[in-house]
Amino acid sequence: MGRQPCCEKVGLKKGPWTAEEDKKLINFILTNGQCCWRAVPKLAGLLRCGKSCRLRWTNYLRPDLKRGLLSEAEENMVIDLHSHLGNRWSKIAAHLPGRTDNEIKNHWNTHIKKKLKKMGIDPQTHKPIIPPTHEDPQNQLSQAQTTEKIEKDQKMEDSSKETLVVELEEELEKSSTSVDADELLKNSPGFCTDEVPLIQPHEILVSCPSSSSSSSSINSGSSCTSALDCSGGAEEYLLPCMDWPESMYFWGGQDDFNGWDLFPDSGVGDQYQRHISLDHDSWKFELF
DNA sequence: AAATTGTGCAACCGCACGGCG
DNA sequence: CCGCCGTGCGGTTGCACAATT
Repeated sequence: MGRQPCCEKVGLKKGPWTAEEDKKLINFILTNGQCCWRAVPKLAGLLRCGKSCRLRWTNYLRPDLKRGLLSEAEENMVIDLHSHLGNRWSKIAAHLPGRTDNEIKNHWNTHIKKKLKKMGIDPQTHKPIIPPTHEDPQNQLSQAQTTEKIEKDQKMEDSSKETLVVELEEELEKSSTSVDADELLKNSPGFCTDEVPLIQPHEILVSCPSSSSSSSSINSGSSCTSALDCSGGAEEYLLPCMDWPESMYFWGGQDDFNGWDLFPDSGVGDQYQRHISLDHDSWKFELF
């Protein structure tokens, strides 16, 4: 029998979205809200599958999105959350307002992974990487034993970690605001932080070459040698002073998107039109 | 200047899950 | 209980651009 495809693939457009398509999608969602995604392309006049529309909206067009590189504080938070939650990007993203799971996943794979490896930390296990030695056969044996022990330990940890993850998720669901992962850990019975060495921000020493072009404008100007010099402290995950695109301002609070009414009746539409036409290079169109 | 290699990110794909009849 | 349907999630791919040779 098999599962039905999410959409009729024949004649559907794939690949990068054009400004015109973006316009149609935004216009439709502003008018109708986020409804049945399967129907969206048809109703919006798009030759895309509903899935593609949803992805485009959540990862790129959603107005509460932050753009640009993750700040050091956000990065530290991602690392910390990843050590508890693993590759559950959507869960991690839920604690970083304005960031998408896709964005975090990409950032992890392209930046954080390398950073951790450089520091001698396994990005998957968050444990120090033991450098392999090939000179002494005895050493090789002990190395194998060590690996075996690590795997054994890992299995034991996995079960306790699973319990923790469930507890964490329950805690997180209860809380409507971002939760300090450290605080959660403190309150999580039955979990010993010694078992899973967490990377404390003070352990992260990343030189920030002043000439680095990739470092975002967020920290520009501060010639720091430590991640924390930039982020301001280990105990609290203070989101930095972001360079918010003006197009974000009309949504009210920068992080508060929950109460936003998608319907143009709310008066938001007028502001939307104004900002969109002003701020987004590819959004040179009039919505209404 | 051209070719090659590396990097980052948007988008796609397929599976899993939950709701509903 | 079962199957269908819509949606969400995580892994992977492909492309554009940058860096290097």
